[in-house]
Amino acid sequence: MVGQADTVVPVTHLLVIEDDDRIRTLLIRSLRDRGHAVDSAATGMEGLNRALETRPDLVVLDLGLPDVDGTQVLAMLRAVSEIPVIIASARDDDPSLVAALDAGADDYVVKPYTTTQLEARVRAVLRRTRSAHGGREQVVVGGLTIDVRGRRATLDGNQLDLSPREFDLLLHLAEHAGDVVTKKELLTQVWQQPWGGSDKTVDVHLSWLRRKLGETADSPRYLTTVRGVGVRLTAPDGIG
Amino acid sequence: MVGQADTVVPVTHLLVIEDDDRIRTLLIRSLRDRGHAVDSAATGMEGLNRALETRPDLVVLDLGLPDVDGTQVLAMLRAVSEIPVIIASARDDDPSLVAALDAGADDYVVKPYTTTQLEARVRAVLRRTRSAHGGREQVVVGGLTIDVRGRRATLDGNQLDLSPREFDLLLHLAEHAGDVVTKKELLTQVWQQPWGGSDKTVDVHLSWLRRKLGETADSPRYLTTVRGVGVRLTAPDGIG
DNA sequence: CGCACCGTTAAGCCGCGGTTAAGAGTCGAG
DNA sequence: CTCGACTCTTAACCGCGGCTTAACGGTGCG
Repeated sequence: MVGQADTVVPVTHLLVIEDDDRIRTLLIRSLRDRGHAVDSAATGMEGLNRALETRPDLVVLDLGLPDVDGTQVLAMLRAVSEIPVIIASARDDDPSLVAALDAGADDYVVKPYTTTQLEARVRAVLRRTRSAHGGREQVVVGGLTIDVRGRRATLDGNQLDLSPREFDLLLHLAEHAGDVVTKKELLTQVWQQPWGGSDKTVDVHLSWLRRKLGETADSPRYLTTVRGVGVRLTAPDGIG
Repeated sequence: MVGQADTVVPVTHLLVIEDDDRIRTLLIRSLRDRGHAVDSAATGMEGLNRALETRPDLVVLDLGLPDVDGTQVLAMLRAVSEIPVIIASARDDDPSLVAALDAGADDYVVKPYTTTQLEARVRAVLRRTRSAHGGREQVVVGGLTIDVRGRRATLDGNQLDLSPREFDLLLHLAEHAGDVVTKKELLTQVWQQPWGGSDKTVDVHLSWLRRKLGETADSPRYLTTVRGVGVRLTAPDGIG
């Protein structure tokens, strides 16, 4: 397996704007239980102030507020910031929903909703806004770095000049780094055709890969062949 | 054939994956009326293929597909791309919703839903992804600067004289700088016609772009072709 | 000692893609 | 309404790069 998990989410700061004490307390508790830092406000004006003061990562906004209408809070919020907003509303009609979304809301849940649903939507919105700033997808094995979408690979910082097949081959091996991969598997996964093709083709491409990776006969740095079984790609020094 | 490409607002390319003929046609029509370019698929596998081929801006995915379960389609889509997905489902229970959102869905609407609601959610998701992604006024790649709204581009300070298609092509490549872009993707994203068109057209336009960018055979400064896959635009000195 | 597996190199074929040119369609100006 | 400029598409041609196949030598294992 390759290290690819980026599910470690930094603590997020949420703001709940909701006038109903019971619902607000419930929301705060359930969101806190999920590991969020939760702030709250009971009125529109208070919520707006807190939002601009504390700059939360996301706002959960009730539409039916006593002082200012939720849509106005949303509009004012949008006028000055990009803070994502999830609308919670008792109004279950299309016009309200469309108006809210078009006013800049990121999601819209109808009361009564479950806390689990709201939590899921919070996660979804946060993931989206966060990932938009994310970097590019890479597979790294030792000094070998593969840019998947760019279809480029570097070895110790030097760009590798690989043919399409060579790239696919290297990528597949890298994605299964540490595992022995059989030629049959490579034929089906990289060559995409189980029926035709001989193992010899794989051998030839592996040879070319070796050359380009700078492998020599008696210094197997990345590619090691397991006789009778297949081939394995690993980092020179056992990097986990 | 294609006709006008006078895009004041960047036309968005949507993909609807839905097996019910009636619903699918309805969706396509209503979304087209809102100015989107809509492609469709009736099965999960077909949808997955089209999504990976044409790289739509957003996918509307039915959960109840005949061949592959919608959640699996979503998972496979997420495994290789960041394309936003709105789930449309008849299942109105929390576990389904939470599972879908945590699997990477961006929104979740329950059937029966109105087209106006879906349209609003489409707009909301697109706005969210766009504002972070490509909402830029200006795209810069090395010495190449593209003024999106003004539809003009300069290379090392010199104004480029580009045809509309050439501009759209360059813009798309620049917005995905560093990534290899397939011709199929270009045909759907730049030419706006998922079904028609030959790769040769793209080749010709790329050739013209190259000339105007001052590319010569043995000095690939910005445009590199990846044989069998597509083309990639990068700054002359490799950006990471 | 022989066989099977593997690495490497060489050779040939195939098709992708670059380029150019010509024809069709579109739009605007007069 | 007509003409002309511009742009896009389609077709034809060709070079070149990559893939495959074949041949040969080496090496480990039975």
